[in-house]
Amino acid sequence: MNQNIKPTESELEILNILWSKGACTVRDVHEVLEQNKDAGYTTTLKLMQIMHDKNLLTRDASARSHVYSANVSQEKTQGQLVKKLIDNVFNGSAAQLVMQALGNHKTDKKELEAIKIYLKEMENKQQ
Amino acid sequence: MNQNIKPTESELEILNILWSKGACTVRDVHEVLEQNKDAGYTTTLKLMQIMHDKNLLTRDASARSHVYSANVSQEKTQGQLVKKLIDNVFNGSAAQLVMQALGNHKTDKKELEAIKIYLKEMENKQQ
DNA sequence: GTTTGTATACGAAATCATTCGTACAAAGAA
DNA sequence: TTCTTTGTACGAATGATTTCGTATACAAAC
Repeated sequence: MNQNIKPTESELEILNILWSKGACTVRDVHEVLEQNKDAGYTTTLKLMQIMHDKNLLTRDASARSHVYSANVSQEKTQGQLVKKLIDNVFNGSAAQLVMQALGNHKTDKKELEAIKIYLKEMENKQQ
Repeated sequence: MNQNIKPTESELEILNILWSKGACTVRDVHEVLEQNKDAGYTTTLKLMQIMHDKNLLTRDASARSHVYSANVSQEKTQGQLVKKLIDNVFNGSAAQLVMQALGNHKTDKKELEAIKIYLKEMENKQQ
């Protein structure tokens, strides 16, 4: 059914807003977008209409201002994009990606702890 | 100088080949590409010429068959793409990306060990 | 030397992502 | 009611990516 999610960069920006705020009107989304880039209102509208056509969004059109929601989960989208990165850029090795990510980005103690716990859990399940 | 590397998907396929095989002619690269997709020889040629224009590749044009090399390092490219993914899709949290990567992709014992060692090293350096 | 095969260069079509202008409908204020 | 604001719809320009056809040069085989 919902095979391959391949949002563009602009689409991803919109999805991020909907994931964090829940259902929104175009204006809601546009107001957030405006803070980081300048594009007109109709640009945002058009993008969201296209995303609706592609089934990335659902919408409630009963009111004058339509209310849009993400129709793909954040987790699943993250998963697909990570998989693509691993396949295309890390020769299929998740571990290589992990070390790149850890090496070049600040990660605080709490997060490192979480990762260690995660690793232990995996080991227990594995054997 | 070489600020932002943003290769397209096709360009990444070509870079991967050059990273793994070293300097290549267009034909060399094309023969590898052919195994996974069908596009004509001149398509590959044009792509590599464009990449040369963009400074993603260097070339030795002294012989009739020009010999191309990657002009961006694999590490740096990986780093940029990982950073972009973290920023755009994981709200800036490297740890979240790491756990996604570990959770959904098979990682064998050897690789897990490598990650654990890596984590320990980081801790030692950190405090 | 002519033919055949293999190069590069280059123009241009096809597709997609992004952007915006404009038309027009619906509410609400004057 | 009329004017202004705020919505949707939609066509179309722009720019980037991908693709290929064709022109032309060189080299090797015949």
